[in-house]
Amino acid sequence: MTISQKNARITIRTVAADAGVSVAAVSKVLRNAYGVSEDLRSRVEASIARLGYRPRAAARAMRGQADTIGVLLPDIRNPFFSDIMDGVHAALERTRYQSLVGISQSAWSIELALVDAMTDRPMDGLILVAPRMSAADVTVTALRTPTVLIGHHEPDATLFDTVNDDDELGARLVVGHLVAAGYTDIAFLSLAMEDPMNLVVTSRREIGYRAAMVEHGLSAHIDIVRASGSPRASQAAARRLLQGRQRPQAIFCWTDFIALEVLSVARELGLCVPRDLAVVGYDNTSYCDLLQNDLTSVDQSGQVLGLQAARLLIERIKGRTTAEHFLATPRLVARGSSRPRSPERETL
Amino acid sequence: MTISQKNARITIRTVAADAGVSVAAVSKVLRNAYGVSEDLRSRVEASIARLGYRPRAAARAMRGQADTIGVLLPDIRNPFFSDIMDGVHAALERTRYQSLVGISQSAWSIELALVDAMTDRPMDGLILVAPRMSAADVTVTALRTPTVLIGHHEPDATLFDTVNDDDELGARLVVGHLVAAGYTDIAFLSLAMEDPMNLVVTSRREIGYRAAMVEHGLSAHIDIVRASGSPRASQAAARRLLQGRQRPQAIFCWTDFIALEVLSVARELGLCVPRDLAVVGYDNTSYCDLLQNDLTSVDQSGQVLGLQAARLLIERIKGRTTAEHFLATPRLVARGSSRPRSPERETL
DNA sequence: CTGAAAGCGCTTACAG
DNA sequence: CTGAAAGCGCTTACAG
Repeated sequence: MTISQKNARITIRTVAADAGVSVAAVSKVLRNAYGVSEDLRSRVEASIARLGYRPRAAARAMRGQADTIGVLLPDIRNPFFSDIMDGVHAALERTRYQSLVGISQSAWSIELALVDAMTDRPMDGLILVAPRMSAADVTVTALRTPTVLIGHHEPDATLFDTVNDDDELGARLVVGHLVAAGYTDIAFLSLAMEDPMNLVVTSRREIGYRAAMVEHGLSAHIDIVRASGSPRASQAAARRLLQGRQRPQAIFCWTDFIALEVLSVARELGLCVPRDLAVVGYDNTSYCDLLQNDLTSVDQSGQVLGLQAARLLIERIKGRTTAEHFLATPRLVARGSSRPRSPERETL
Repeated sequence: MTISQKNARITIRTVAADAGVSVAAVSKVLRNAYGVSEDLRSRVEASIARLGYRPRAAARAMRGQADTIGVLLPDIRNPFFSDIMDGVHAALERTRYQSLVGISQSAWSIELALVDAMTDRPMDGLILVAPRMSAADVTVTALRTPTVLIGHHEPDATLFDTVNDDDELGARLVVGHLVAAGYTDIAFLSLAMEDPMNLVVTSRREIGYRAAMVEHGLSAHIDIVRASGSPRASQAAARRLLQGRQRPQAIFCWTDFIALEVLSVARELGLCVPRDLAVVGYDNTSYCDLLQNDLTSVDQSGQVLGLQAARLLIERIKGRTTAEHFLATPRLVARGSSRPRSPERETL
């Protein structure tokens, strides 16, 4: 950060005058364009340093380059999105791009307004994380600005890239793990989406859950409950599940964030985890490691997703027009919340 | 969101031609400036709607109005910052301003780069949350752009506004609460800051803690440990405290985020909370309510802080030049992690 | 290698 | 009430 006076705004003109060259020359030095002599370059660089000149992104944006990529996050309460941002930051570190984040608070209307606002800023490209908007709106956005979606399965999309975890496999891993640990009555606390499009999107995990249950001969135990993902809704759904006549032995939760609420409700009801109830989350966020949670989860490496998304986006900005669809392989991380059942002890 | 073709960019010119008026007229309608007839206005509005025209913020920014305020967040892992953003969003809801967030990941160098980048975008104003940068850098920033700081005590500042919680009082509340509950040996797990300036800033809570301990005749028990706030550092500090020869009865933690790590370490060491160790956090984030944490905390209402900051910033953008310094009153929220000691039971 | 000039999409005095 | 023109701070062909 360098000092500049408030009154006399320092522009490319000031620098040009100071260095005794043309405005165009300064611009070239700024952009490392060729066709500048060493002498001119060093003079200009000296002036820039002396004056503390900084190019205005807005003016550049008018000529096509905003040097900014926008990231749309549904909320920042869920720490999984921090992991994604870590990946984005890592990918952008040595580039000219800055990332600016818009937070939609999981509200469909805010999301639309935010995407429009970002498009209008403008941004060179957009990373939309788990968007709620319709396929049509995504299309409109992608037509205007290079776009990469995270957490939106649409492998046939041609207008934008997608970066996903193999959610079907993730759900299968969970069921397989729980079955191996001796649990058979496994419920799935899934996410209720506002938008019809996303029903298709999000059901990947439900598909995996169903398929795995069937394959393990547990189709009679299939039980999918959907809630909005807010703490209140998650708690209510957990209570319904746990106070019902047929309390499940295990609950597979849409996210860690929801699983933490389930753990809380279990404790409230006097249930001991995992003896009375096994709980599994999704995302393997840092909260899983805390021993008061000790939560088994599926690692879908938000960092890798964020990193890939940013890389793909830069490629798109640089001109790639064919779509890329990246699919990461999830990994189950077993912890105390799903320890194997010991039938002998159970009768004590 | 409205549809627009990729090829033919729709600008204010397109609209003017379509409506059969001048570019200036369209601009006036856009900005609700006076001096436009009803007839002209409705014609222009019809064209805007028909064409799906959206003004470019970058072009506007070049004339002074970016309609954007930047929020600098140190990290998004700590849910307290979500609360702040909720407040900012609430304040901005009915205004023309959009908020765009930069995440510094608590790194001093990233923070500087980000603030510069935001200033260059440019933004109409900046909200800096718990900045790590030096006083000099804050000054430079505030000279360039209207600025409000959250979590930076500097009541004499004239160039920018500040919004704070009364941190000294907050710490006093904690000590008072713990003493009333029967705890006397109370350690403070505080934050180690990189920058010398912030030592002054952050020590408010340490001042409050010290003063309250002295007032309660507990000066012999004063014990301040500082760690960087990362999960790893917090855990290490907690281990040192809890495995030392003189294990404290209670630990007051800089944030909930850190307190959660302390709870985890306590469990790892086989300590029962609050019987063997009381824990108190700060921020009263949503995690406190989870029964596996059941964490007593100080509510400094991030929402209120965010709301105030955004309001003050808008006033500044509109021309206020005198500084305002807002101080919120914290509130202690008692939960299970600091339940009163029962001396009789202790001997069992 | 270097620079004058046009233009990106708006807003803002200023005439009419 | 309405519009022509200058200008915000850059970049980009295009001459020289």
